[in-house]
Amino acid sequence: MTPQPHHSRGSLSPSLEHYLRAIFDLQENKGYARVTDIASMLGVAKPAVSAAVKTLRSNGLVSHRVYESILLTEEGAKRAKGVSGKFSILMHFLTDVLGVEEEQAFVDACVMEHYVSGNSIDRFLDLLRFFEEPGNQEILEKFHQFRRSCESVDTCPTCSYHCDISVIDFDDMSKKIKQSKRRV
Amino acid sequence: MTPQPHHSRGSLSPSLEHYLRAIFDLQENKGYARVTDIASMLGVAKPAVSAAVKTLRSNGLVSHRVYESILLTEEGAKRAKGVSGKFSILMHFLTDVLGVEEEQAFVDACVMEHYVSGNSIDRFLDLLRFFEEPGNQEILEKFHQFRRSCESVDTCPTCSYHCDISVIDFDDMSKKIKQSKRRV
DNA sequence: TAATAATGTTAAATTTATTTAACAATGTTT
DNA sequence: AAACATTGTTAAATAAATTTAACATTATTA
Repeated sequence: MTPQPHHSRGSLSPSLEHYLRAIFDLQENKGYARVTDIASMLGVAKPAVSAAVKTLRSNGLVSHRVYESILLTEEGAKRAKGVSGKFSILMHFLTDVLGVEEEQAFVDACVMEHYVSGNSIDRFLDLLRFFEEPGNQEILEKFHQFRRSCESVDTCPTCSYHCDISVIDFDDMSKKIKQSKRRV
Repeated sequence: MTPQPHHSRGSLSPSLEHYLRAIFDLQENKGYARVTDIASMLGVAKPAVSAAVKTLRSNGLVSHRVYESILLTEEGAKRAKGVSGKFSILMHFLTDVLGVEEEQAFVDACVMEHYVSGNSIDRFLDLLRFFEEPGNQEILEKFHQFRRSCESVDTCPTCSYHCDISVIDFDDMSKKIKQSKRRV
């Protein structure tokens, strides 16, 4: 009889976070989330959902009696809302600001929402808002014109970014980070 | 005697891609990459490196005789350069444009480089260049002022983005994507 | 050159996330 | 209510990426 954590303040894996948000969105849009809905939404098999829900349940983020639909707890809803908000910010940024195709933006936002820090998301939001400021829309329009003009030039289908951007030294950076951790 | 693929055009896992780039950076900066260097750079145990190198080798991306240092093949170097370029673009974007702290930017760029599509990276690069255009630096400066003014307002340490950004419907989007796949 | 230190590998175990196959529970239809 | 369809679970297997412990190889040094 090992005591189980009934709610966790710890961080979720990207995968579990994604399940959590799917449940949130289904709950918002149809009022409830069933295993099959989640499975089809995320493109995974049902047992994967069962397993994920079990873990979320043991973390106190959903309540779920077997064979019934899944409900977010207060804590679960709070977290899901956070992820959902990140997604929206990223999606708007990618499509409205950068001009990324909607489908591509969706795929990218769906992974970034789990991997990009809250700090950076805040900055993305700042930039999004900056372009919404009165008078700044024309700057965005100017960028879109610029973008269309260089698009054909620098797009590398092989993802080989041999561009003129100054290279940042990964090795150096990782050392720097380590040192700063040591200081703490 | 199953025939092994001596080089693959397929895609690498984020983890393997990260090893590949670490090897590239070490090779660039010290001329060679040893297991211990890679392990300490990435903060993993040595057997993890051995295993990763073995896989990279079977994919024809590195050449490595046991107990000797690891060399990228031509194909390996090409791929590593691509990842490294993505990293630099992201790093510049996060620090120079968004104004994210260097350490945070490093962490974020290190995951984004593997997860964000080439399409979106191209758009990040466009925006980076837009701000470098003569006359546009002052726009960036204007943004930085704007950013500093709203920073304290919208930063949510709990990552709860209950902001005024219009919510994008994940459920709808995922259906749309599925339909478009069906069309193909 | 023998002992020691550093470096690298193998083996075994663990964790997470997934799949398929089989089964159980629930809902619907005739 | 019985048959069938849908939905959900459990069990077993797999794959990727990791760890620790033990061992092998190579390099250094006393």
